[in-house]
Amino acid sequence: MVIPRTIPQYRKLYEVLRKHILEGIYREGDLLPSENELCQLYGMTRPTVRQALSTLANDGFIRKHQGKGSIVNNLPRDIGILSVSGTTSAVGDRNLKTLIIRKPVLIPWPERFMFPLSELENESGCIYMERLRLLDDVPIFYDISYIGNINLPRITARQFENRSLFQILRDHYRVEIKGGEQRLKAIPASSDISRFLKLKKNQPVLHLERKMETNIPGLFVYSSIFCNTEKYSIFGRF
Amino acid sequence: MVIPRTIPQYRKLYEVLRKHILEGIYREGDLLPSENELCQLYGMTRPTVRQALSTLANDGFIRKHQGKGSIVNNLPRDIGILSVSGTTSAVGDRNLKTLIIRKPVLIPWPERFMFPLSELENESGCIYMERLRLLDDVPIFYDISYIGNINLPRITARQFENRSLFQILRDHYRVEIKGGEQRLKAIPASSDISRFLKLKKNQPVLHLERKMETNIPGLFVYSSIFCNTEKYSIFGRF
DNA sequence: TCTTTTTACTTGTAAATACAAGTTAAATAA
DNA sequence: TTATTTAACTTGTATTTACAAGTAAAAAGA
Repeated sequence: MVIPRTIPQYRKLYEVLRKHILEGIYREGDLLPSENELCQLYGMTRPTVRQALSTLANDGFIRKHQGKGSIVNNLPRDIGILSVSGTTSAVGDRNLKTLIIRKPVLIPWPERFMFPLSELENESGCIYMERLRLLDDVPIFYDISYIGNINLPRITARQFENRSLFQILRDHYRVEIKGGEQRLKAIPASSDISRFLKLKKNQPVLHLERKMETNIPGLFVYSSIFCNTEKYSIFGRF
Repeated sequence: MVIPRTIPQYRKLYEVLRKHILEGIYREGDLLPSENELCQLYGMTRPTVRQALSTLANDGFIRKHQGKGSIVNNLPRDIGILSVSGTTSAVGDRNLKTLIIRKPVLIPWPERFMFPLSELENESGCIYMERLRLLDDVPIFYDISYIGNINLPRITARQFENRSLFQILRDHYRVEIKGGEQRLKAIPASSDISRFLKLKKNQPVLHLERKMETNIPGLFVYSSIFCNTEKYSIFGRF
């Protein structure tokens, strides 16, 4: 893990504003302080402030409008967990539970893995875990995760119950998901999957295979996710 | 439609480089000319060049590496058409055919539309079309599109056979898709869908409902897409 | 020959400045 | 009062300058 000795100014402002948006200090539709105001508030010049705002806009936290200002968006782009939208009404995060089916363990990669692996990844194995995520006690996601084993101290000992994997990676290891690729399929539920998701066998299930890039060169996070989309839809932004 | 009288310099450079990448003049893995070289070549200063490169990077055309340069990416981020990846091997675009099931017509919006509509949208109706897309003569996508009717001259007369809707919007109307949201579901094929996609009834089908934002304020493009994912997966970047 | 250091290149960060262009509300004129 | 103009904001575009930091190859040393 390479930690830069100095964090750029625009990055600091980005983090502050991002936090304020996530914590609800700025809410959906609010105007951020103008660029000149931010310059004064944080002692930066406008190009630096603009770089922070531009990054926020790219990450989907704000929209910029010439002549008006920077408006806080309704939702950041989902890259970590998938969000769900009910067919009847919107659902908050409060009813989401995470059940650990298999605690994180260090194992060699499976043979014929869903994505090609680099030599370095192959040598060092992966951290493997299985989780079941329930919404209102209904199982929605069956999530199999593989994390490249690039020196993440004590990761196998961490508590993942009701916490986002990506939150932990970000807060404890400064690992951030920068993007990735995924494959989607509608498949009939296997007997295993139908048992976990409490569905009849052969009912349609959404299957996602994802490879996620991180800010650490060479470190990727992989997921194989089976979704029960009978009651809820998978919601995403792009 | 508001067409700016002057196109910014950084935008011109963006378009040139984008075109070169799409046409294969720069190929995957190639290094673009350095920022200073681009400055000389196109008579701009470095911040201007950097703005163009930054936009290209955000759109997924290049990756930037400090100390090395700007490297052409394997694929641009898909936001328009969905790309597919075969389970056995990669597939080029050459076998993709588009069949018009229903030519574009101007109609009022359906009742209880899949996304909430603005008042302006509701008043002006929508351009409606249905298309079937085949890969190696196998039907893969059944695509229902709705375009807000905001003065797109002669759109109902255009030929959409084997051309991307988004290509036409971009080239003829300067309409570009900036992002959007989508809902995903795995559903059993209805009798209609199974007939179009040549599947057995109740076989799993991937259903996407998308709302796409454009660079024109107030103009959105909506799609309801049914995918046969038996042989191919839907591939996407994020 | 092989290793280390230097050098020349690359992109990254940052400041100071200027004007263009879109938006909004206040001031003005009818 | 109503419509128009103006002014004061906002973000957008662009130049110039400077140094930091990462990369790779050439040069120097062992």
